[in-house]
Amino acid sequence: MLDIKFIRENTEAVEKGVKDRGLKLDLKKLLSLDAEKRKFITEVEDMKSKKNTASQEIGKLLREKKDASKLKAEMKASSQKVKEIDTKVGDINDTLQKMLLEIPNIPDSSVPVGPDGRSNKVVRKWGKPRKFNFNTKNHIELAEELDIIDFGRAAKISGAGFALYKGLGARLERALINFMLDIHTKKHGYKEVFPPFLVNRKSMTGTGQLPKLEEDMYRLKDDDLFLIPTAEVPVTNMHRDETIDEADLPIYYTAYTACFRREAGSYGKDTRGLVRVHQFDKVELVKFVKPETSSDELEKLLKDAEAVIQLLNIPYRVAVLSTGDMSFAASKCYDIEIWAPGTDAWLEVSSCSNFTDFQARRANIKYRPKDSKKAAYIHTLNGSGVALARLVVAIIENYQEKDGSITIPEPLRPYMDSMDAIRFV
RNA sequence: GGAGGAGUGGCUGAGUGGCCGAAAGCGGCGGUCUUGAAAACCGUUGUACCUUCGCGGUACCGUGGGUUCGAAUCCUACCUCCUCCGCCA
Repeated sequence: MLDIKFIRENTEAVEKGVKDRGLKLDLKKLLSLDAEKRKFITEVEDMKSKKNTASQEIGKLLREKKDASKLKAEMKASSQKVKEIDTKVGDINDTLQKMLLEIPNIPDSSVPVGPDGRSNKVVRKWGKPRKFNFNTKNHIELAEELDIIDFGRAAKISGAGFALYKGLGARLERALINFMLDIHTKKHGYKEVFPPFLVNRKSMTGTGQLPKLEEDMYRLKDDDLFLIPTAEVPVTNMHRDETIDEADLPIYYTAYTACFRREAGSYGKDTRGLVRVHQFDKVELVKFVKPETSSDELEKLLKDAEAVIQLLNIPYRVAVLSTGDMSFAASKCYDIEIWAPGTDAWLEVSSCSNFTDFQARRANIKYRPKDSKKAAYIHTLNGSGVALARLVVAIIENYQEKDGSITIPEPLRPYMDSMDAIRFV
């Protein structure tokens, strides 16, 4: 959410930001509603002030056993009028609030301007794709042959777009989760948390998934709860409606959670295999930082995510997303894409974003700067470190051998009883 | 799921219709004293909004609605927490 005051004073900058994202928005209506609201507030507060004085007067008269019925009658009428205007202000405010929740964050000036993903800019590449001296298979063939992922039974249990990991497949999943959490907690200084996977509407609104993306969420209607699409939601909302001590900043959290996405509207795309599934595991990184440090913190966050893939020795590239491709709440975002030779594609395994004060304002997360009396909004950031399903695709496909076995990357072996490969049994 | 109790400022906690944005204590900040610190003493200390920006005004005592000239205080619905019983991984 943007500050209404900021919009009032920087209307052009906001309009440009919205336009660069390829969206249309009528700020005129917003601003005229805002002006109208303030006019009514001024009016009604003046009436309230008079009312308060009169009420005290009535109290005084009654204590002196004098007649107050005339004043009472006047105040009754005034009270009615106040209620009417208050209702009007409330209605305007609701509309205003709804409009504000639909305005995206303003892109950082370093973000390339463009309508969609084609304007994204690759900022670096790491690793060299392996040269195979045999015909590579994709992860679906490999995993099914080794019987470590069972897509057929997953479909029977749940439907299309789910995976059932079995044996060393399940073990690999668990190993990766532990491996990544260990790196982030022991080497990068993140605190591990394990949050609820179901969250309420307020949390979903706080991080910006609602109100715009309700269609993309799994929702429990009876309880108005949502299955989390990412750990970003519960973890960022940990500090909703809180003022954090400046001395405690920055705060780094890492969390493993399952993630649930309906992927509505993407039917027909990547329908087979692990590339696009309704449920996947992810280790997430979330930061709460002072505003002046957030752009450096984004670079560090990105490096922390990259470290995981480097240790696993899988080629990847990093792209800075263009204005049109960035998510609603982000001011700047990097994607990490890993190379999957069997699928013959670069797969997005991490989005690292700086949300500046956009989420903090929605979720009301503040800190008190030392030299200022007023509390200020903190900046939030997050990124995957990294998403499992696609990482598993990349591991299976990059580490496949001619005989159909899969070599286990060196750093994962301590988590897998020192096994060096997944072979046929 | 059943029965009872409770939600007040950073914390503890008083307040059952006007004199309450709210006692008192603790904590924080500033000062006196001191070589320095502690103790003691004095002062100060919530947030947001409106504003003709005036040390003016409004709102906020879990949340929403209601009663009243007037609500932290009464009524009502909901949320959360605690205790006991039941059920349960």
